[in-house]
Amino acid sequence: MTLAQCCVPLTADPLTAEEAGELSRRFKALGDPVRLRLLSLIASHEGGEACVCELTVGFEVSGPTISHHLKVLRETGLIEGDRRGTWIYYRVLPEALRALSEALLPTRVPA
Amino acid sequence: MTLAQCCVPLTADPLTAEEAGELSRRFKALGDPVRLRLLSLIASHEGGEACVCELTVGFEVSGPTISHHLKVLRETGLIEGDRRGTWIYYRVLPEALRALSEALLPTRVPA
DNA sequence: GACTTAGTTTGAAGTTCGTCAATATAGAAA
DNA sequence: TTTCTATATTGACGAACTTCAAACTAAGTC
Repeated sequence: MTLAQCCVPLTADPLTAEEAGELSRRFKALGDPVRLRLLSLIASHEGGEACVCELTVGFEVSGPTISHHLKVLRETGLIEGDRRGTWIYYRVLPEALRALSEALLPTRVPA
Repeated sequence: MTLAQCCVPLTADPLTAEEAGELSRRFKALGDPVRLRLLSLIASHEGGEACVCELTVGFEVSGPTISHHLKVLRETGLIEGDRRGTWIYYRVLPEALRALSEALLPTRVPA
């Protein structure tokens, strides 16, 4: 299911079971403190991308754990990564964040 | 930790461990399809509120499970409920949704 | 080739989560 | 006060999640 199909405003009409399934998958990916910090680190990093080696420092968890969380974020469509030589660089997919943000926006009450 | 303290934009600066902890607590609450549908049903219901009896119908899960999920949403500060006679009515706290929505917004890139 | 560094995958341990049946509580009505 | 309806709580169980150590892969260097 695409972003557009699942990320309808939450507050306008009741979500279908399918919409809720897709949307909750993405919120669940944001529902872990390590993943949220990783996402934030990547998004706020100069150039909009960060190498895994820059993400590993300053975290209390092991390398494999970082790797696991990056995979979750990747498979949820929130980030993407590509290898350049020895290093792998990750960046946020801004459209995904925007879609989630809009799903939460209150529908304007008619004046 | 208050909404204002935790719901800073994700993409501007790296979240602190504390900020990420609070923010992820709220996203985790949205990370279940049943909870997301409940939230959506309440938010989109006429009058902005819904009685539990209106939420129970049309769900494949048991009453206690609905009750459990409403409690999670309540304890996360996303909804509130009050009893009126026999029934308990829940409504969404719009400020909470707005804060989460803003946390996901991309920071504007300087032109 | 052998060695090193960056990152991922695998497998297992411990924990948290979602669910339900059974039980409990709160209020209305008889 | 007994009974009925609406909702919540408790306790249990299986599934899913987070984490790490160990093993693996991919690229660069000697």
